[in-house]
Amino acid sequence: MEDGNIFISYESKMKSFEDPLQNTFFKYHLNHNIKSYDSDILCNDPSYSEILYDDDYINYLVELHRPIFPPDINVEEFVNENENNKKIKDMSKMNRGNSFMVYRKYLHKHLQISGVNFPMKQLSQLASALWKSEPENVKDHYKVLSERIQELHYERLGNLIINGKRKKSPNDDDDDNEKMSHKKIKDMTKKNGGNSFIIFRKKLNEFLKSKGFNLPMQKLSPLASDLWSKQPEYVKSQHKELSEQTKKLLNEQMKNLYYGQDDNGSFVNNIQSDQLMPTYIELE
DNA sequence: TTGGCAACAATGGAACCG
DNA sequence: CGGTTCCATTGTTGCCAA
Repeated sequence: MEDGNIFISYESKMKSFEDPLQNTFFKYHLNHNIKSYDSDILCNDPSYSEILYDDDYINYLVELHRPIFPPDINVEEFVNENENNKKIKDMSKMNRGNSFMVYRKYLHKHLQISGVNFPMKQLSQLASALWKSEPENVKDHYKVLSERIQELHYERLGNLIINGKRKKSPNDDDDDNEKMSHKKIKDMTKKNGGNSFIIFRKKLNEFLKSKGFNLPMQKLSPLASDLWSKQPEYVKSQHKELSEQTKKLLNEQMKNLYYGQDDNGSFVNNIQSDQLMPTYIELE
């Protein structure tokens, strides 16, 4: 138990025990589940102990911990818990764990309740072993759960973005803001000021405007594209950094909203990156 | 358009680093 | 000693190249 993986195969694990009975888990298993075994052969004939180990013991260890189905998972609680998680990196990616993640989390709780506390590494391995042997309908169940979790999160995020911290008024049936979930939210959170090229194009547009040129998008985009492709690497990387920075800032703001902090909500959009502008801009 | 690959979601202890 | 990165896991996603 001391080292690493208790769910590992006979080959790599049992070799560290010259006497199989030194493995206390294994010994317990033999005494309680197998009952009749020949300890002499066990210690002297590896093939005998291997059979007992691989065919029964691992199975026993795993089955011992299989969570009951269906799980009593409250989607709302689940989302709340994740929201209270202190180390959130990206609000738009929160609550996007997959079915397996939900499964593992439930397993974790399930085990804690029964007083078992595996280190995370081992828990992941156990979860994997269990997951692999779960029937399709169980996996589907968890998939649906993970999707509903995601949905609820997006719904909250959507309300947040639309309404700020105000709770939505009951009869504010502003057309389709109910169905704004997934795609729009994803777009909004993903947009986050745009990627490096979009920022570049925006700056270019401002620059041109200051010079008295007012290009329509259809002209601006190809021009920006052309110029962008000619930009030296450092300009591109600077813009990339800018976009990441902006994204981070917006994420912070959203977090503040989420946790009901004060929103000194001036949008941080004033990018003073004029010096990033290329020195050469040829206008045709 | 598609297929492959890397990042990423959660998690808490281990390992690592200055 | 404190803060950061790594680990173990699966399924989904987004991006890049052909």
